[in-house]
Amino acid sequence: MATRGRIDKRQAILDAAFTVFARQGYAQACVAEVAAEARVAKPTVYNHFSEKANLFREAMMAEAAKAVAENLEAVDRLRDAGEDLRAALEQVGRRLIECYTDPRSWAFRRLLQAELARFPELLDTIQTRAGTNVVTDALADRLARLALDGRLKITDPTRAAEQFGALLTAPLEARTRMGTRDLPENERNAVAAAAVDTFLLAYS
Amino acid sequence: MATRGRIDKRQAILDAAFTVFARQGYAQACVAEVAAEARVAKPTVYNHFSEKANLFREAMMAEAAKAVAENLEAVDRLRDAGEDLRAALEQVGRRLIECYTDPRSWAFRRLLQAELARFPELLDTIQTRAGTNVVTDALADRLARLALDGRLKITDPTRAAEQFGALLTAPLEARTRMGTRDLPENERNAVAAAAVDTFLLAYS
Amino acid sequence: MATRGRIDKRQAILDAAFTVFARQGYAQACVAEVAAEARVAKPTVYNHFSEKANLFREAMMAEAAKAVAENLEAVDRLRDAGEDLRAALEQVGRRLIECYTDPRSWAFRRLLQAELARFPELLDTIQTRAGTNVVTDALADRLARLALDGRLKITDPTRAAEQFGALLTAPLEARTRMGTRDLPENERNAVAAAAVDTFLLAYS
Amino acid sequence: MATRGRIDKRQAILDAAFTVFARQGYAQACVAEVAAEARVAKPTVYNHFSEKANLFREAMMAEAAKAVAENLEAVDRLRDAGEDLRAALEQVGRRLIECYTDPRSWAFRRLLQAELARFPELLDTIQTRAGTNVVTDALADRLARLALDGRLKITDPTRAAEQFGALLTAPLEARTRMGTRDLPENERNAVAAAAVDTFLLAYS
DNA sequence: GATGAATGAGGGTTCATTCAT
DNA sequence: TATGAATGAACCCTCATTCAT
Repeated sequence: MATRGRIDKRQAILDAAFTVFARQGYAQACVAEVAAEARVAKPTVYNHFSEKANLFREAMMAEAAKAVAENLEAVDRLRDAGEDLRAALEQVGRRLIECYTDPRSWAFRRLLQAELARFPELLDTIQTRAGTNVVTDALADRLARLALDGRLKITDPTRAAEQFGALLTAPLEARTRMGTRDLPENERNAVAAAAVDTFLLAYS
Repeated sequence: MATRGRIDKRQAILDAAFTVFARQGYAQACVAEVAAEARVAKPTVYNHFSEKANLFREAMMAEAAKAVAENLEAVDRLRDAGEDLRAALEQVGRRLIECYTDPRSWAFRRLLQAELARFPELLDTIQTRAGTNVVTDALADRLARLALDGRLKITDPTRAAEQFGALLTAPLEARTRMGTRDLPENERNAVAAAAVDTFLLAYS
Repeated sequence: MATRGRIDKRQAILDAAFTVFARQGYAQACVAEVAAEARVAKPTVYNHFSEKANLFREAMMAEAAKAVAENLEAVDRLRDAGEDLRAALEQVGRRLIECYTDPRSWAFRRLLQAELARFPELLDTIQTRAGTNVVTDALADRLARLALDGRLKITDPTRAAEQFGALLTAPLEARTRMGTRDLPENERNAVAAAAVDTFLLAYS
Repeated sequence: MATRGRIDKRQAILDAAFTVFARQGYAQACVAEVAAEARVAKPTVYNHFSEKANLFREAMMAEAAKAVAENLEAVDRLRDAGEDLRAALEQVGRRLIECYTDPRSWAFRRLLQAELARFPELLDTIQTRAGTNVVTDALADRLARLALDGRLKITDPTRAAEQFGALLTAPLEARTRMGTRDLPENERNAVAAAAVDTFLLAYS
């Protein structure tokens, strides 16, 4: 149908844009390259997004939406943690690490960090107005339920979630050389296990 | 003396360079602006650093050296932890947080992350060949001594150091809106206290 | 009926075109803006006029036709000049000045002058093949009749017409700041009176 | 000397700019062509004039200064009109026509008219704050002196000057096809003679 | 016939870098 | 060594024009 081509093209441009921005950075990326990657003429990019900054914004927002959804889905698995709490936490940890170490995810955070001054709105894609991360927030909810059920000794769920996230992700920075190299699965699992270990020592 | 002026100029350019790169990012920063900030003519910048990439490298390395030194000095305070281990850890934690939340420090990490693909050498400024952070390494050393002294129950000092660092710094990301706003001292102290709390629950 | 809509649309485009060209100049005007002004899609403009240059030509020619007709009508009033020749000349003068100072008239002359090199044909809209202005020509005819009737002492009617026109219009250039501001009626009348004065001193 | 090259280049750019603008019009002219005409790289143009609009302004102002100076010099010849007033007026008329019909002069007026809306300041180059032409003003001064000396019957010198100018220049519009073709000397002289003729009939 | 979408070509402007002094 | 001036290479964006429906 008529509009289908347009929608496809818009999506193709967004995808291409994120790819190129991820590869080159915002300033170094040139719209021509995005257009080429999307198999589209340069003005078509402008017809859809009117300027480079906008293209960046929208590409970043789309990526953020995808990433956040994946993260939330992972966290949601804590909802029906079975008998084995450690196993459940480890599973969530592994999944979160998987999300976090995805190359697109590194790229997203890198770009966000790099261009935050120029695009402050982008922060809203991952951070609530209250100043906490949306994923951490969801995690805090789940941890609170587990505390209510007497399975964890937590008084400040937000803080616990914050720290769980910290233990999971912060060690990845150095181990992946800031996202520039992949981590073998066993090492990823080790990080998850270590995080859960320490978390449970402190909170159970 | 004449040489002194030269050295001063070189230093002025390096300082200006970091300032400008921090403000604009590598690609968006232009050499003319660095020169202006350093009160120097553009070719003078080239006389000293031959090209923009070099200028960036050297400015980043100088900044990294300063930052790492400060961090190491903070960690070193654990060397003669007195009776009160919690207090000592908290003091180190606070100092590390202070270093970490310094605007120049955020800027450094932002630039490093953003330009890592183009300047992989820069990673060596903060990371050992073994793939661990130099500060984490030093911290691991200190924690190992405390374990040897029976004051902490640590089997893997590197992992413990990694996690101590994680608990200290990761929560700052959200709270400072990725470094875009300052944290009041009491909140910084709360983060340090929470980190030490959890750390001691797990490791003592 | 269907055809009528088409004609109306064509006319709407022509009007819009002149308006936009007058406002922006030929090169700075963009077809999209003309289409917008005419409440029509861009390709519709091309369906009717095939290219920008054509659109300009036709818009200018339509405008010229209107303007010349008005001017000729003004001149024609000399046909039955009553007793008072001065009054008749002044009336014609005032009317010609009115035509001349109409904003669309200024715009037309401005565009014509500006784009003459690119559209030399346009000159034919106001100038005879002999190289004289069509309005001047008509005026010369009328002056010749008056001379024949012994009411004016004219040997070269073309020259007289040329000078009458000159005395009427040239002073308007400075007074209207080249057409960028309106002239109050009394000042317009003063110019007409002065022109007729001098004309009659010389030619009667 | 050092600055000489710079000055020469600036001048070369200004000259080239006027040439190109005159040939193409403001919008159609491209900076690259100006640069080429001036045998200079494009950025050099920007180093000197920072943007196209500025380049235009300065080129126009330089041209206006030259043109006005020439015109004033012509008018000044009336200062010591000898016995033969008609001859003196004709000489001035011829010289003014020469200035007026210079191709650069046509181009200047064409550009001024075309871009007046975008560059209103340019009007000040030829028009006084009082709204009269600077050349007409100077001419009015000279005519006033001749009137004082009893050689002309003028009550309003400004009006007389305006009309003298009108009689001289307005007929040239049609005769040169709006400046698109040269006028042979005898025809130019005929216009001057006709203007002076009529002027003297009216004012002496 | 009218339109939404797409494109090729081109122009203004910036910037890293190099001369020449 | 330090600098004023100059430049080649890009890049963002616009626009006349054409498809496809």
